[in-house]
Amino acid sequence: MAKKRRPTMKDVAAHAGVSLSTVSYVVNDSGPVASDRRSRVLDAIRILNYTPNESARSLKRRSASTIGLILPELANQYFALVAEGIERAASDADVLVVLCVPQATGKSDDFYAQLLRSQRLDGVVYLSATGTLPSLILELSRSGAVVLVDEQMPGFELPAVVSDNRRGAREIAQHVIEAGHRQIALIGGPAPLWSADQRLAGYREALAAAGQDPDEVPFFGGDYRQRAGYEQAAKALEVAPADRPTALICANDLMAFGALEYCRASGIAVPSELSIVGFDDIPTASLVTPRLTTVRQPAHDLGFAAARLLFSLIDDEGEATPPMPFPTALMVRDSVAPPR
Amino acid sequence: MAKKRRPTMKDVAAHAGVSLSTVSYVVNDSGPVASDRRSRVLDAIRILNYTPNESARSLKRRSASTIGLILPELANQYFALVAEGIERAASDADVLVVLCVPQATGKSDDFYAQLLRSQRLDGVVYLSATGTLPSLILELSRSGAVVLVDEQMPGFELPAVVSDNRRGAREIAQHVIEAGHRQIALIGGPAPLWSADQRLAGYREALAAAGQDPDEVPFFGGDYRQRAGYEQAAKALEVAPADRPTALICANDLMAFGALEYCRASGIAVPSELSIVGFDDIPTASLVTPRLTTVRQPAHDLGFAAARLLFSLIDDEGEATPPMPFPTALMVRDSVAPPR
DNA sequence: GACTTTTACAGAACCGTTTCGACCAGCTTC
DNA sequence: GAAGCTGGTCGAAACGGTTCTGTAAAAGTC
Repeated sequence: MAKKRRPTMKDVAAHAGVSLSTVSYVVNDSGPVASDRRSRVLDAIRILNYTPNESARSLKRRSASTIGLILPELANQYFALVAEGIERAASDADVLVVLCVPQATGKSDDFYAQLLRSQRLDGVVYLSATGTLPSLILELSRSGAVVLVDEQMPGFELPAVVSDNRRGAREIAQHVIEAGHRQIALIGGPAPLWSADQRLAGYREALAAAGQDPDEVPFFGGDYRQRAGYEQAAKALEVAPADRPTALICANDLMAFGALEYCRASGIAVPSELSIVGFDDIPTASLVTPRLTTVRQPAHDLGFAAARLLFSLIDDEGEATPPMPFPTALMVRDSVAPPR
Repeated sequence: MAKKRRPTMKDVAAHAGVSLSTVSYVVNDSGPVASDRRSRVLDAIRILNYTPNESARSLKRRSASTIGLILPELANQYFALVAEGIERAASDADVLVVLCVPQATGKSDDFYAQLLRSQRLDGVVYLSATGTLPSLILELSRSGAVVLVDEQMPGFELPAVVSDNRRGAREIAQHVIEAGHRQIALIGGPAPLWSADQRLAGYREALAAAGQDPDEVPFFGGDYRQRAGYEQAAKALEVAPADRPTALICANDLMAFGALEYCRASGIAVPSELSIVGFDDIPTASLVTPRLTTVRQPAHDLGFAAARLLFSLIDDEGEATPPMPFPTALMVRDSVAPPR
């Protein structure tokens, strides 16, 4: 059986009895065409069920109308929400979004740089992961347009969309302090990450403002994953009762969940024995018991803005001003209570 | 400033002093090339930092090495996990995955059919959503390769990867019955969906086997969303105390969460007053209180298998045998207790 | 009515690859 | 020593579009 070939512009032109260029003008509405011929072409397109070949178009136009979205994992709802925001902005601009989960697939950043250079992708939105190497991001940004989300590289002015991590962190720490806590432990995010750094700075500011020496507050390093929350909570709590913190500030919700899990496993009542707070306000945060007090990040909006920024970067050849940091919001729920 | 153009094969050929075709042979390892010339070409590629233009390649090869992933939402972890499975299979095959969330972006199925026809996408994996119209899926499958996940169209033999919904449903219903429940209410998924249908069938089988008339068991229709779980739970429970069910079987975890939420809001103790079970075993299921008894679906594996099936469909021109239904597993946790 | 200007179209070049066919040298094979 | 391979190379024709250039007819000037 003869393989059926998709119709091309040539077929349409022949069917309508016009030239190739005329068909192109009609399809793209990019040239003057007399209305009778236009409708002849339109008819031919409909009859043949013609759809322009996008590879050929991209080749000619030097643009793939496609961007990449690099993120550490999808199972973390925060990333999923950012992704949805990006998807929406992209679809408004008739741009496709390709999903890149380097950790799950074992692809290196260099692989994505190649994608950029090969013009398969016009740009990428980069959601920083644990252990992102600055050199890789730079490599990436040398190969094409890149926008960072909730990440920033001190020293290199890379375009980024961020929320006010520091302020959000300060506010929730204040909230914990105002509830009366004086023995607080911190579970931080992965050290090299800007967001982790900012949140830590915010916590310390609040602590210092309350007259505590931030350097004496127990700090445990995590990686934004649930398991780390569990493990670091264990470390934080397995101390002499007198030294035991009455509140645990976690740098994101997932780690707070891990801490919650640990508490459940070891019979620690939350919030009566221990208060716990998170960061991000992922949808699940209001589902766990007790409902988690946390800081809302406008994940969807961040994604949307990041995509918009990327588009203007692509269109204007590298010129574009990032938006102001997005405000965060303290979400007071049930996981904080005064210490006993 | 002159726009800097990316180097092309021509540049490489000139630099290495060979013909275009030789460069192509080296790049693709698709023809005999003497080793000295080969290394000259390789050097030129490195020096010029050349990367082949993928649009041109796709044009010539008539394949974009890209597939689409159509799903209702990313925030539902079940979908996110399937997506990760697909991503992994795709990256193994050096294929890109583009994210399509029709509900969030307002694109119609026809839009995706266009993508298929324009050869921007070689195929798509379709995760069925509430209210998927059969006609749209058919439209899609006429335009190119399509694989369904956990969905099936009776009458049309579309390739699909599914798990054994019916058996999983039967088992969890059995579990509930064995705990001693006789007054059970069902909250089902969206009627037109195969998975919803299968689960319902499984529940009814178990009920019938236990000597109950399935037609007399209260049934409430939902749409797999949390809100529906809340609302339908309300309906199910706001009845005369004597008629009140002692167990609620929900067709997925999200709706079970909604039911849980309702119970919390209205002071019904779970599981002592009411047992609740779900379906899917999304990661959050073991995080809520009480930890949800549910049926595990191998989401990641489903995604992986779906992508593999799609690839063989694409390569073998439509011929490929779907895998057997994937087994499910009953996850007994804390949300079921004997009735009082 | 001779002139520019505009409008609608066709023709052809080009985008950056892949790949087929031609060619040639250097071998075997009878 | 003519015929047949085979490994290495190149030129040129696609692939399916976009867009620049040219041109004939229609329309607008005076």
